[in-house]
Amino acid sequence: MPSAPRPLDATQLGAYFALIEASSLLRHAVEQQLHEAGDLSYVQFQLLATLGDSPAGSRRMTDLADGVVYSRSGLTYQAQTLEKRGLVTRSPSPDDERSVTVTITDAGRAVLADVFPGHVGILEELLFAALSRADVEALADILGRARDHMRQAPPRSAAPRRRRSAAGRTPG
Amino acid sequence: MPSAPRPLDATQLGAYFALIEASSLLRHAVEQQLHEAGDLSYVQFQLLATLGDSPAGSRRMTDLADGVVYSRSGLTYQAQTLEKRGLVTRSPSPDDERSVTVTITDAGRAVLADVFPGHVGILEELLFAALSRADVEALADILGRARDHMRQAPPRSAAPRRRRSAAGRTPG
DNA sequence: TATTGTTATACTCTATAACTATA
DNA sequence: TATAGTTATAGAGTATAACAATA
Repeated sequence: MPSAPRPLDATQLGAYFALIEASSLLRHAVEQQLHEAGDLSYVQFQLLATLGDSPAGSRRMTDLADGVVYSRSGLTYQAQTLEKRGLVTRSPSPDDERSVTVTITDAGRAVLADVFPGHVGILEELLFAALSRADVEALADILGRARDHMRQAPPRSAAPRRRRSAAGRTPG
Repeated sequence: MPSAPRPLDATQLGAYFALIEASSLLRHAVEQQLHEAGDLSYVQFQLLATLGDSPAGSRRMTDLADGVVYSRSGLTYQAQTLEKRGLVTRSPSPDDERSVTVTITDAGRAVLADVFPGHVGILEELLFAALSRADVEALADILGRARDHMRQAPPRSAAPRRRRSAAGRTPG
């Protein structure tokens, strides 16, 4: 039973709600665009984009998961979906036979290219149009710190279950 | 075919990724806590919390939807789920026979009370612990403006479909 | 024994379309 | 004719547990 924390003040509530609502609205708009332009879900886009930025367009499953997907089976599902469409290939990793290397294909890069202009357009219209240069810099700084903190945060005492990336616990 | 926009610069990309990742990590952690503490999804929590802050604990379906749910059937589904658990009641609105008034019950408020301390605890640990007072104020200001802008943004020319709250278009 | 990944399964959630009823 | 909401239905996504294989 957690001891009652001091309630949030008005500014904290404002920041929290604004974060949730803004990210939700933005994500919803982006998801629609990705769906229409390339028949991609947001997660699929994130996976493709991550691969596109990786050396040789490749990544191990476990490394791919980080921050994008929260269960290993979820990643397998998405990787299979992308593979069926020919947007990625999967093959055993050379160094570690347990690992699977996922690689983006030319078709995958093509879909990324199809989707990118509209994606950037949405961001400009919805997010950056309302913000000054200083605002964007402040956001990158503040939310970057928040993200880094959350990434390294241990599971809560009240909920000592699995946590972290798709490669997380789950000792079978 | 959208004209290619100028690509985002490094700071804009940083702000975008930080926003998506931070909100995703935070939301995931909060969803786990809500599930464990009160068997609530995030959407259900938002609906209950909205009702809890409303006069008489009541709201019309359409007003409830705003910003939380993006389709009318989705709201009906969640309202039914909450009603089955006895956390809300639904009844025809007095003034407009077409409308349905949703009201939080004592049981609903009790669940909210069960869930709240842990909810606030997560926010403190994951979000506010990494931020200064000035950071929180800046976030509330900047993201508040971004949210307000997104709320009033018209559908994109490239995707002139439905948009806005669950009460949106869809002319049946 | 720990790690990497897959499979089976069950469930939650969302969205579209068709429909009813009231304004 | 427009608005408020429901229903049917189908599909996408997620998570848990059990499993196989390699380190």
